[in-house]
Amino acid sequence: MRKVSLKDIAQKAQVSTALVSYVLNGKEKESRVGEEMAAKIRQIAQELNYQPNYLAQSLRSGKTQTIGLILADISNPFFANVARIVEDEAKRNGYTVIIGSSDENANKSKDLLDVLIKRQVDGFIIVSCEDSDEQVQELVDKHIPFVLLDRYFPAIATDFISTDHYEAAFEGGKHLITNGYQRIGMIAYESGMFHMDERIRGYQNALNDSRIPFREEWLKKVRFTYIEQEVKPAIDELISATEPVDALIFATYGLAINGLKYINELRLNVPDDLAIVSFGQAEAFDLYYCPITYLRQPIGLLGQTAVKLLVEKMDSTNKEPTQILMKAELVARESSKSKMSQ
Amino acid sequence: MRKVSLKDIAQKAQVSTALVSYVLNGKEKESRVGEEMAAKIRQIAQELNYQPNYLAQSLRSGKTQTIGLILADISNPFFANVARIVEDEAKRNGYTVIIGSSDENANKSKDLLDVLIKRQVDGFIIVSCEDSDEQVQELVDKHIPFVLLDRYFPAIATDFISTDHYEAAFEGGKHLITNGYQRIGMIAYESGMFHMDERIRGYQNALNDSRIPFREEWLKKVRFTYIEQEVKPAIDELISATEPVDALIFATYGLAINGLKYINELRLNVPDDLAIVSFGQAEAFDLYYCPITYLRQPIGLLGQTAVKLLVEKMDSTNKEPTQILMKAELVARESSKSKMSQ
DNA sequence: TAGCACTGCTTAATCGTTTAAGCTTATATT
DNA sequence: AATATAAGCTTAAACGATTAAGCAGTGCTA
Repeated sequence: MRKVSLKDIAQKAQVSTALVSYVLNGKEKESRVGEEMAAKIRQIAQELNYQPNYLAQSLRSGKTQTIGLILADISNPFFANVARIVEDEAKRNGYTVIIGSSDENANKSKDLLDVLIKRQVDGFIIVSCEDSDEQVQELVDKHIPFVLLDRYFPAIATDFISTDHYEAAFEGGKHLITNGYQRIGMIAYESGMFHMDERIRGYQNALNDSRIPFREEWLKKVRFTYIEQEVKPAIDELISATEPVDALIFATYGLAINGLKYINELRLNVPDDLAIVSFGQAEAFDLYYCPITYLRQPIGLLGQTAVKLLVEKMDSTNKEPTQILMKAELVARESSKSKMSQ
Repeated sequence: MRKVSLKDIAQKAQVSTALVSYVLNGKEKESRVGEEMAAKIRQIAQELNYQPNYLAQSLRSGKTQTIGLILADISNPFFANVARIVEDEAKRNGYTVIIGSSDENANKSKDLLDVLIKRQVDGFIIVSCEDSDEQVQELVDKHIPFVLLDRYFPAIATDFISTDHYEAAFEGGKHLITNGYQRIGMIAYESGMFHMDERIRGYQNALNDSRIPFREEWLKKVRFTYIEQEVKPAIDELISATEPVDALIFATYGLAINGLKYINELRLNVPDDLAIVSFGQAEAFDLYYCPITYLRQPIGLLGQTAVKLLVEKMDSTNKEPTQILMKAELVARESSKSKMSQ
């Protein structure tokens, strides 16, 4: 019960495998295959339920019709959803996706890249993590097609499609100010990643823009690896500062989850004691007793465009890198409602 | 700048590719390769940074060292975590994982299977969905190795590793009864899936076991596709019945998320107005104003064992199917706290 | 009546690895 | 001295598909 190969069809039709290949690839015209014979071959192929062998095709063509998707953290629902969208869109373009999660760890990310390069994926979509600049540069040097998603390195000229993190944070800050909050803090990751800096810069500029002097003690940075330990003291300090904050922006979903848990423990009331705006999006935000205002990144568009860009890149030996920034949408809910109306 | 192949090494060493292959596969002894030559070949391979071509190897061996993981719904955090665990464990065994989500749709599941079979994955780990019995039977018939995860078909003799859903639901029910609740409802999926029936049976038997007569109107079934529309009336009916429920078991995570949102809208107080126990696990449960009691399935063990089972199955032409049931752990929290202490 | 174009097919190389079988030499055995 | 054994290689086929090049045969033109 071996699988059916071109050879089997060829034998049954009493012709060479070449002819069969021409017919089944629709090259009968260019290759001057007789009509009758073409029909016969197609018939037999159908009867035997022939399925071409991907491996053989790939070996010959050098293309695997596979793309590698490297996520920073698959347990983050934002990325999980990116994965599903990329998968669907890739399928629509005839590609299969192999997903890997770096868990924000550059070594793991490097391993994943290596494994997938060995597996000869045709290209990558990457949500890069801290300290992965070199890996990305290596891809550029090796001329491996890839697109960065949601995070990019301004110092490296690559294709990317990202949310405008600065703009989003700015909008988040402005929103709080508009709603009457004055002492606004932010909890962000301690990270050399550009997108994180942008979020911080956006937040600071929102204050600036409204002539609220930014105070260093309003900005707390915690490490991804020690998030549970470090978020708590960060919040403690924010609410017990000389100028305690009355609103807080979480720079990521993970920070929000941890922070909100602790805020619950402290029996702080959102938004009366503390208003909240967060990046990321998830069911957890809806379920909170006071639904959380968040910055909705255009997941669908991000994912689809990433695939589109990558496919183009893989098809044509490319020109200039395409770089796209997309706007996040602020979804205003109770956690940041106007102080006036309280 | 083509990739380095065996041939390149062979040329540089002035030998045949066969010899190179023997050496690099550690078969120098059996194949009587001279020590010097072996050293020379290894040396050159290193210099050229030789990486074997997976495609060629796979084509020859018929093995791709790839496994397909088909999930029922990747946006469910339970499955997302399963994915990550399976991926890690597979890697440890030298396998790469291709993930697909069927979104609880048998057609999509069938498509995924077909695509991955064409891609010649060596085996599958499957969280099957409704009406996918035939697909599973087909795998059996085609002698494609696979392991069912978390859900199985009692009518088909397959390997599987699953939570004991009956037992878990029974425990959930008993827990509520122990804590003083008497009128316990359940919201489940309308589904022909065995695991769902088991959860329902467990719930009913918990009542029975405590001599609480089960009432049909306490059990509501909604359709996965129309979850948002159907959960609300289900809850409405449960709380306005002649014997309105004072506790509610959600049979899945998705049901809980939707249900709790609505319960919030209704301004019902958990657990005073309504106690809650749910299947599934997620950050959302921690974040709820009143942390949700849930049945923790042993994700890590489930995933690891599934991979282990599959690897064994793929290595040896197997014997009897291995079938494993694992216990879920009830994590008791505020949403089901004892009525007495309230 | 050679020359040409066209039709319909086959041959054989190629992608990169693996591996059974075979071919030289050199060494050991009787 | 004749033969067997072993050591150290090479050859070549195979996995399955693709495709450039080539070979007959037919019909047409000049």
